[in-house]
Amino acid sequence: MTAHALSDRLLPWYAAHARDLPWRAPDVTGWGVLVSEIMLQQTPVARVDPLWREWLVRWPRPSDLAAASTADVLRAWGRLGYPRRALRLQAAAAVIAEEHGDVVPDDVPTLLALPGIGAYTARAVAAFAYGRRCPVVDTNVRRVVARAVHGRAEAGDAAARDLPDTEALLPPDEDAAARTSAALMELGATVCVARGPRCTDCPVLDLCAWQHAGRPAWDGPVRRAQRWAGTDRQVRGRLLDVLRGAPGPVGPDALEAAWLTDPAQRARCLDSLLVDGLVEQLADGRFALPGESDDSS
DNA sequence: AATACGTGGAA
DNA sequence: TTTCCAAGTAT
Repeated sequence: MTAHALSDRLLPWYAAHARDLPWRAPDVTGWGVLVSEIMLQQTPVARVDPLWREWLVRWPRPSDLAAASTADVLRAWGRLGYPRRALRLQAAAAVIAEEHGDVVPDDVPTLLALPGIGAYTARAVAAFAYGRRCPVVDTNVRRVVARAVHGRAEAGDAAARDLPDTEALLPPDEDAAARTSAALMELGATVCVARGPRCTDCPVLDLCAWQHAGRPAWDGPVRRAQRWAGTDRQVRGRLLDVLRGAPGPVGPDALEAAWLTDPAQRARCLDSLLVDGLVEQLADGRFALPGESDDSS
């Protein structure tokens, strides 16, 4: 295909079909975009939407989140999953407040230096909040590129080629490039999906290499299914759920009751939560979310 | 370069 | 019921 045939198709399609997500509103700040990107890591849009609205009302600036009690932050994170994200977001907010004038940085290297912000999130913030021309590579984009450009059914493992492959699809104009990045993600999220792609609705169907190749099946390595039942992740989740649901510090017995199957595993997981900074132990031996005020009577 | 890290909805 | 998977990051 010609140099920017893809973006020529994608931009009108995006203008007509993009979902009306709250963090895409024109008045959303860099902070709003950053919060959305952290929340969306490995987490479906539908679950993020209500929580993002709450957070932006409650903590409209980085300094607001930085000043909050970590216990309140973790409770507000609720059951979104991967609560270390909340910890890192609060840490990032503190750096932004103290070192960047309470304004989310607009360049990739500075963003990358913040806790919890990696290759994807740094570029997503630069592109979506500040209109920068930089390739934004997430699982959706990697799948779209694998199919439309390389003619493969799946993306496989992340590779060094992903960034230049994606950048090659961006038009020269900075604003058009940023919108193309958003459109690539939107296409992967709503049309060029992992299971049951809706190719009849695809704006680049006639340009798609996978289509031209006859939609060959994936012949690469199959990803190992992630286990859940009985894992440390499940136990950590149970323990944290007890603390989120409690009004204040709890005794060791309350946490023991959360996982009776394997006391040694329970102890190991509690320790890892302490190491991660998701839980604290008070001088009297009770456990609490970080910074939880002592309700001792 | 694998692996750990939460959660819940859909197939 | 089981499996898959959803805008990744850190180690």
